[in-house]
Amino acid sequence: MSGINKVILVGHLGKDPEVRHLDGGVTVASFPLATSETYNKDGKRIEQTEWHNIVLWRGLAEVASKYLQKGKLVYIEGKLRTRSFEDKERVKKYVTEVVAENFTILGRKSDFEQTPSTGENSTPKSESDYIDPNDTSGDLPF
Amino acid sequence: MSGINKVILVGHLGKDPEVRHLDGGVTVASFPLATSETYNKDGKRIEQTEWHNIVLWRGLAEVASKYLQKGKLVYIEGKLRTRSFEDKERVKKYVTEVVAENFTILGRKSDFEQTPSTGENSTPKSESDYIDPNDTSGDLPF
Amino acid sequence: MSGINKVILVGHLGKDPEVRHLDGGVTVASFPLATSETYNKDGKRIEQTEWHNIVLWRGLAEVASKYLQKGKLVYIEGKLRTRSFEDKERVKKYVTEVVAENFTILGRKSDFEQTPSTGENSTPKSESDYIDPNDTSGDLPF
Amino acid sequence: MSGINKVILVGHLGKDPEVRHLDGGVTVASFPLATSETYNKDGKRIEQTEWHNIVLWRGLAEVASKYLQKGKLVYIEGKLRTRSFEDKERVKKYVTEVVAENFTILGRKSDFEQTPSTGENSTPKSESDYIDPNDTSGDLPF
DNA sequence: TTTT
DNA sequence: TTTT
Repeated sequence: MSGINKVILVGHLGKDPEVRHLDGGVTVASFPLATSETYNKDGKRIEQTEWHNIVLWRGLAEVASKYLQKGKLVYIEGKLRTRSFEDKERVKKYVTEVVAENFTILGRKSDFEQTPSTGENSTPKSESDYIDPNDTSGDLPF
Repeated sequence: MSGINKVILVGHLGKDPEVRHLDGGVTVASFPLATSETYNKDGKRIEQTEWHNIVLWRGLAEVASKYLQKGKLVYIEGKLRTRSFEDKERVKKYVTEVVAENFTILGRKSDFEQTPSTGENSTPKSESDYIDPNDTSGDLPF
Repeated sequence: MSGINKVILVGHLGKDPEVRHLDGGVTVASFPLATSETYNKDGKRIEQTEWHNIVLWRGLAEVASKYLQKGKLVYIEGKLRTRSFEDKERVKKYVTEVVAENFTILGRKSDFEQTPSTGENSTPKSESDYIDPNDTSGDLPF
Repeated sequence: MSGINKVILVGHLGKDPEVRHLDGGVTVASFPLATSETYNKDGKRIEQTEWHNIVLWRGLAEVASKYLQKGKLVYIEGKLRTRSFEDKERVKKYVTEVVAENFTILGRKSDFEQTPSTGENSTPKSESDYIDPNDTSGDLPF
């Protein structure tokens, strides 16, 4: 009870988002995201890259499939989820994913040509026009 | 464009939430929150407390007025907003507030007897029943 | 370059920390942490628990082994790291862990009787006495 | 006791950092940071900008003065601190600042020509070479 | 006072 | 598999 499970990432997409439409019309998108970190070791700069499996659902998946491409720099907020599955040999395996709840494209101007801000960052400043990032029934939030 | 403005606090309410109903039926709640930090100075433990002005809108304000009281320990997620106002002598002043987007009560089990988790923490794990924390038209999310 | 890889968790320890001392005197501690989330599904409250593998190094491991026990509620800040290993059958497997950079015990007053705040939360408010949470050479930060 | 006070910002510097050297040799740097957010109101895109007062101490101040300039996009992690002061008319006033504990430059390649990653993002992946971001006695972490 |  |  009363837990917090929050992940904040800034990194580059390793591939274009892969989009699937589940039975019932639910959209899911996923892509690998690289977060790199540089540090000194014995006077040399070492770069260490960590790869994350990003998963997005519904409206967020659709926005992602439209505006995110391989190489783009994004801020992603989400939560951790570890799920099990069986591989081809029917061996049970586990994978930990970051289920995105919100993302924002960062970076170069050219990246913004057709861009959004998404998720809860679209919450209203005034009290007039809340756009539900999870709502797929209507217009996208931009 | 492409900014992030996020605040994460864990602290105790200094007072009960103060609730106001604006013209148009919008609910606003506010309360002071203390975050304390302990550190060593010359071998002595020093506790330093920082006070934050928390503001909640709409459904979140109503949930807060119902479940938060002075002394409770809460996790709050929100964003910074600095606004100006005129005091009684008509001097322009500034105040920085944390506009809550989500909160969760932490602490003793007894605190949870009638408790919730709120805001985006209520987002569905499955794809079936999203409850909009900003929606005041219907039932509260618990 | 320029990545951010940050995890923020509030949850309960599933077990006491397990401590190991590596060659070279480095201390490592680890424990499972549960973050639970409650949401409505068809009018019923569903609780969903996510388990995280927490790993702590050096001074933070020592502090953890001393002050954290099964059942305690903690705030943990860290980063994601996925590493591979071979199981007993020499099959390559992957596991994603949260490498803690900082933690704070939350919860009942009785929990705090001998407690600390650790890591970067111990950074000085004044400019006088920085205590390095990663430094194992000297006293613990409290 | 047991509080968390954390701010995460991504935005652009409104001015070059202003650096001061206090008695005792402590360095302090400060600059305004803009975080912008775009949302829809009646079909029009509205941009709303929030300004934050960023303050950096010691080694972090020196790194900032060297690598941050007006216009740059940065990720900043820190904590809120409200302090009082007297203005020229000796009226007591309050200001809320974000005391940075860590920052990373984001954005265009040209921005990185002489750039770093700083603060805790420079913490070692291995257990060999921790560089204290608050330590001003030695070399900067790059 | 930034940026898109 | 990204980016600098």
